[in-house]
Amino acid sequence: MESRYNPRQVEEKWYRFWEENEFFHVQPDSGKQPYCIVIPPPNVTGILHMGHALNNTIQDILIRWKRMQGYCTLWIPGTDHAGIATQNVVERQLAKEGLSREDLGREKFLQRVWEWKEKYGSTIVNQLRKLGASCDWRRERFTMDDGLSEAVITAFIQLFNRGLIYRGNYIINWCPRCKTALADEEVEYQEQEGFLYYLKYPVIGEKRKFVTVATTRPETMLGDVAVAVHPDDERYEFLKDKKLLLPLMKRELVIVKDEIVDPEFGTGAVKVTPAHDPADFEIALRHKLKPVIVMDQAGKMNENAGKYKGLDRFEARKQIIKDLESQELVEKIEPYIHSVGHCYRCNTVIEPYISRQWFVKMRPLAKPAIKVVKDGKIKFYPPRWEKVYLHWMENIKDWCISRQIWWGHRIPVYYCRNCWREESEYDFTPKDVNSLKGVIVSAVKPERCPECGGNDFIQDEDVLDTWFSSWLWPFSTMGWPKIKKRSPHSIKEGEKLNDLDYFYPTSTLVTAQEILFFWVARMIMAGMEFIGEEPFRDVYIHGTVRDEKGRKMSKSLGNIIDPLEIIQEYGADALRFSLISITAMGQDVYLSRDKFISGRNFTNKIWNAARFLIMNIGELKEIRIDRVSVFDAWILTVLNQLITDVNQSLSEYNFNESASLLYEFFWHKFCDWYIEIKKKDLYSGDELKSTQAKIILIYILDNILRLLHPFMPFITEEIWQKIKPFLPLAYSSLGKEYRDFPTIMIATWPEVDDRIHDPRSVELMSRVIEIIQAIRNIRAELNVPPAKKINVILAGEDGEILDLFDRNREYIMPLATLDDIEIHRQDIERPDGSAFGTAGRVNIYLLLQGIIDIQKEKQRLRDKREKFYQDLENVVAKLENKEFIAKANPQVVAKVRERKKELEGAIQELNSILDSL
RNA sequence: GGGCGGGUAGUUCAGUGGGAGAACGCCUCGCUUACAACGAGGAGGUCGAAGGUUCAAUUCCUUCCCCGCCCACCA
Repeated sequence: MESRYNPRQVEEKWYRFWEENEFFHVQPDSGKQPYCIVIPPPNVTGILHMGHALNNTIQDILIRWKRMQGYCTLWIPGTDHAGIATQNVVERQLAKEGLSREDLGREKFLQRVWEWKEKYGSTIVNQLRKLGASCDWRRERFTMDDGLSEAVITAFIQLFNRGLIYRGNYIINWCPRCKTALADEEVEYQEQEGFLYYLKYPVIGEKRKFVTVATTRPETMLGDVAVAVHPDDERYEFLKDKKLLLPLMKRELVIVKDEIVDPEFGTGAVKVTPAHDPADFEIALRHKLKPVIVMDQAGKMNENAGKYKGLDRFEARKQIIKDLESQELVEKIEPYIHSVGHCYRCNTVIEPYISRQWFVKMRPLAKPAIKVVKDGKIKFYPPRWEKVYLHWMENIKDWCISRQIWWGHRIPVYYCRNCWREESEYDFTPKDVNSLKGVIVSAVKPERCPECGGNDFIQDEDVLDTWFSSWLWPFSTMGWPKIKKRSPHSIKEGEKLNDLDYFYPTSTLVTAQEILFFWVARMIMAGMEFIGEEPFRDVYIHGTVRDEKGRKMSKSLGNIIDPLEIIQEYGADALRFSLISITAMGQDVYLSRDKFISGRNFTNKIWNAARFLIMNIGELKEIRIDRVSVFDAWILTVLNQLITDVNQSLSEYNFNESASLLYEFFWHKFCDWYIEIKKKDLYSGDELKSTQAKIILIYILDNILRLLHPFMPFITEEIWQKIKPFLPLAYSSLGKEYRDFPTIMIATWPEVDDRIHDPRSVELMSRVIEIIQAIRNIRAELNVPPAKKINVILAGEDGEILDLFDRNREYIMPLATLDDIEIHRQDIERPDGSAFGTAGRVNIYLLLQGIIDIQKEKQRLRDKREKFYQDLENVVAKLENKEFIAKANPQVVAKVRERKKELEGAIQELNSILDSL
């Protein structure tokens, strides 16, 4: 074995071994308890970033832990077709060839997207393999697979039949670049510096009278149809029966009174642009105003914009202000910070826009989804997310599900060419599609129109929002709708369970806070609606991975730390362990490259400890171990405690705590103390002693490897396979049953052994450690060469610990580089030439006569102290100098004060060392 | 405007009604046959500020100040 762990050599090997032997694959097993996680499907366009790495490490830890505990454990992987994102990627590719999707046409374009998917779509799942994710790849799904597409269509039709789907002209969020509608959640608001423009609208029939309105988007004035004021606003009483003139367009505007207007804001008068502002749209509905659409789908001004037709919206803004200024109709322009909506896929400024879209009525779906959380059937970790969830659910708005793109599930609605008439674009009443003539909702193209008997149909051009397939993920991946979940009592004894019967509801959902509304909330609604049961029991929401400055990692900021690079450099185990160590429940993770060093160092430590044991193990003979030393009892008891604590923290999703427990035990108990103590036996030449030592060392190593395996799957497997041949013998020597497994990943999870439970040994050992550390401390402070063996006298009333030292002197002496220990069961007078220290109720005398020159050492320390005194005097003088205090930079003064404290501390310390000599 | 999270060592962060911790960095000593990616020792913090509850507060309560996030019809 090499002295350094080399992850590259082992990771690929073991992953292939696991996957080829199908250790990840399971079928429902009624003899076991199920444990199931569905992966938050990454976008097919995705490449593994730290957020994925964290998310999937957490899932893999849970899965591997439960699998070893004996659950029938299933982790379903897959990818999301990510409608807009994927379409954008392929469109960019086409653009390089000078083509647009329109050039290709719908069919050819979709073919191109599928080709892209076949070629690049498995990038991210292969990267998950590198991370060590133990997904059941035989069940890998894609949201546009046949089965999942069927689920989407079925869900749409079911909602339609329940009257929960409607079509309507409504104001929605429009991305002028993607040329599609977006759901409210798909808009990202960013604070931006802009201007608030105060525009003067002349009052008709009055000379030199104006109403001033404020707006951040002057170009929308072209679509103004009214000005609204608060009903109680007396300032505008004079406008009764008056109208305003819309400048530039010479259109008459009515005055409407509406409660929504805040008299405090701006001038208290609001221009009303129903076609381009959601609030104005609502006002228009209330007052029966007809909207004027002044932009096209690309965000350019249209024919309703008069002479501004063809201008981009931002160009138009400049031009309009210029024109208004020349007519002296701009009262003022103030700098203004406001939040502007951006497309979450391409970051273009969103335009509120009236268009015909499909919607889902959400209130009826939200109701059971609220109840199931309130009833405690779904628990959030950390719990604060429950409030966030409920607040959103209780104020839920209808979901715009249609998208004007091509890549996705096409809406299963057909229009009869013969009898269907498109409703007016100014008809704003939501349409129950059943009431529309010639509109047919159907999974397949209908044969005949039920209205007129026609047989010529066109399908709706739109596709469904990506999340309309994602929200079905927990059960569509299990075969719904072909497979149905049956109620437990309808299943006959011995009858085969299907995946839904067995694995649904899944156990834990592990996800990021960003998609709580997008995905988590909607999955709960879908689960209740389509299966009648919650989709998961626990929701663990981890934090966002950010850079060291707290910014999100993004390509444009160039602050990405690539997990694959970290894997290449330090190994997947180091990446996983480091990530998990710094992830406190639900807290954001601030990451920098050096965070991974501690994980890498830990893998190396594990490697070398194992290397040491394997090198020393030689041949092992079976013996009967029925008596163990206090040290053995200590490590076995601490191991018991570790098992309990790791189970506890994992079941509470305190992953960082589990990680630090394991780290602490392995490094600072097992390596620092237990192995060091056992070296005596290993090197003793006494076969019984060395065999017993080997057996317990191997046994502990086996246990810790199993406990570490969920966190660090690769290195634990590599080492475990090397020690595996010795395990049957080690187990039987300890009187334990050993079960053989081909891989550690399905080996049994360690259990607490009640036969070995000796809290007394733990108490004693902590005092032993304390005394040894005190000895080392004195040695270091007095400059005793680390390799120089010395004698120590321990004296005092603590008979118990003194006995322990007495009996185990040969184990303890190497730990402190001692030549001999002399024990006195009562205190003694301090011998000449000794240094003094205490630990608990034990006095420690280090016999340094002849080792160091005590007088000389004393003199050295006194000299040192003298120097400090002089420095201190100078510092104090400086601080008492009023001129200095008055003139000097406060930072300098603070530094001098700090130095004073430092010196005082150092002097005090030297005094205490001198006292002990 | 409403809500949430955070402010603890030089840095990044755990944690707790009674003893202040880890990693990385720093200082001293040591390449002692598992590991220098190591070992031994050490320095370093009025736990954001002010009040209150308590025998006891970094921890619980109130107010305030900074940082971050989410939600909202910020015209």
